[in-house]
Amino acid sequence: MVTPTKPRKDFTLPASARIKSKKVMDRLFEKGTGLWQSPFRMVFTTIPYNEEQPVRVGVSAPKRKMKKAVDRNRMKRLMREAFRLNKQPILDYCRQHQVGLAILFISQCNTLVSFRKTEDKIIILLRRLTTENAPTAKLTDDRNDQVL
RNA sequence: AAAGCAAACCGUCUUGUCGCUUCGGGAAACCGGGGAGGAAAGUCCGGGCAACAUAGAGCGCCACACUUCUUAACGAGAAGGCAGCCGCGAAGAAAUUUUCGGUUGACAGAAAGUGCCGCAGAGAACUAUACCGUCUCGAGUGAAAACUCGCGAUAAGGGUGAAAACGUGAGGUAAGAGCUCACGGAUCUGUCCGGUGACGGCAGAUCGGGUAAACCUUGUGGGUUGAAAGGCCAAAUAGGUUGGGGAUUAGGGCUGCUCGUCCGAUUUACGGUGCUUAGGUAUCGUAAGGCCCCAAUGGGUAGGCCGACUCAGGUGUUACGCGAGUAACAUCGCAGAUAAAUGACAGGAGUCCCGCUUGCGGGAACACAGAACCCGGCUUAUAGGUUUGCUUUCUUU
RNA sequence: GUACCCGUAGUUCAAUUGGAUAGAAUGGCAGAUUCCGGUUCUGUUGGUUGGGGGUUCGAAUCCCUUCGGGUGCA
Repeated sequence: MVTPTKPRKDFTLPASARIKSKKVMDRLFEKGTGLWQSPFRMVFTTIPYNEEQPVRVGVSAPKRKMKKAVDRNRMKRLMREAFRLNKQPILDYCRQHQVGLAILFISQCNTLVSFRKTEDKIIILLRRLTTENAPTAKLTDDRNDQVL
């Protein structure tokens, strides 16, 4: 009875699951770890664990690369949509390891990318996040540092 | 019917699944309604709104500049005037003027003053240093025509230039010249006429090149800063203030901590006493300060709320006005985000392109472009389509 | 959001406040020198003064508009 409701719920992406705080944003740019996959860059860092929303996400499209505001808006929407549909593995991982994560996707392309390509790249990035850079070990140290 | 020009408008639609944001309902799960543009853009102007400033006047700076009107306001708009250009004509000997249509105009003042006008040219500016010429007079040569020289007159002609001192014609003259006359142009003036007015007509006087997107003059307007303005609530930590309590050799360094060790060792006011002529100094007491703990409180950071979406609002009808627009009535509620929503996928329809079996198949595309406090304009970008008006061509009646 | 600045040969800069053909260095090309290359010398090439419009007799310069790039404040 619990399992059918849970995946349905997890396709949502409310405002509480997005990065809203300036402090988290500064921490991302100062201490965050970066991953590069063709036209996209992913930056992530650890944050205190929250049972409701373990993962917070943000998207960005720099004005230097894309001139038109229409294209920038569309690129951000595509990235957000791709994360929304494929965020289940990363959520499970965080709940399993009691980790909080803040992830920022940055588009580095200067022309529009189709949704299929965007989705593929984002999936690859999330898989690499959980396999290559397991953030569990780092997490505890960082948290202790922050507390102290 | 086609093409061109101008103006106005539209500027993909629809179904399902999964999402975002906001409003309403609900205890919750969830349900229902709304959700980018004509330019949201550029930020070129003008306002609303807010904070601060502000006796009055002048100078300076910036902006604007035919008239009247519209408007909350404008550098915007409407109507008109005048001027330039283009086209078809008309009048006249010519200069020039003019009907109609289209189009453009940053369109106050150069007759207040200053500056500038390269090269060329004799000369580039209140009164012109006369280059080639033209002409009178004088002298010389010569039979004469004419030529040479000299003193003068002359802006008609040539030449230079973007521009040469009103234009054309006639008279006049030694030759000329607004010197005079006719027509025309421009500027100024007017107890004149028409018009709200710009201006037009008429009469008189005058004839003074251009440049104010050179300085300037005149008139009008402008306080400054912009929603990241401004206002409200306010966690944790540190420090401020107030009150209470405690300690009074405080406090600090070395060390991960204790022990230990080292540095350092009493500020101010009042009162008593001792010393001192006095200033002062020593000591005691009281109070304040300094140290620790607790409580309260103001400012204020992160963060949140208001500002901020019902207003110079849209649509329709009627009335007024040539028009921009105004008024009355009816009706509608039509984005409100803030690391920033308005999306993704799948199917169908429409448009365009290609192929041929002429109604099928295939492929690609569907413009310009994304609100950020809100309005009124301007400018720029824009595939395709619709409507209206005008012009030209063809066909039919 | 707001206030402002700058666009000139391929490149780096000039152009006496409006005056005639927009100039210099470097670069490119050709020639000379050299066995060859470099250096040097000579000649030559190269401009929509970011685009469009206006004022003026005349615009790189003045004015309007537009495009691109950059800076300050917060």
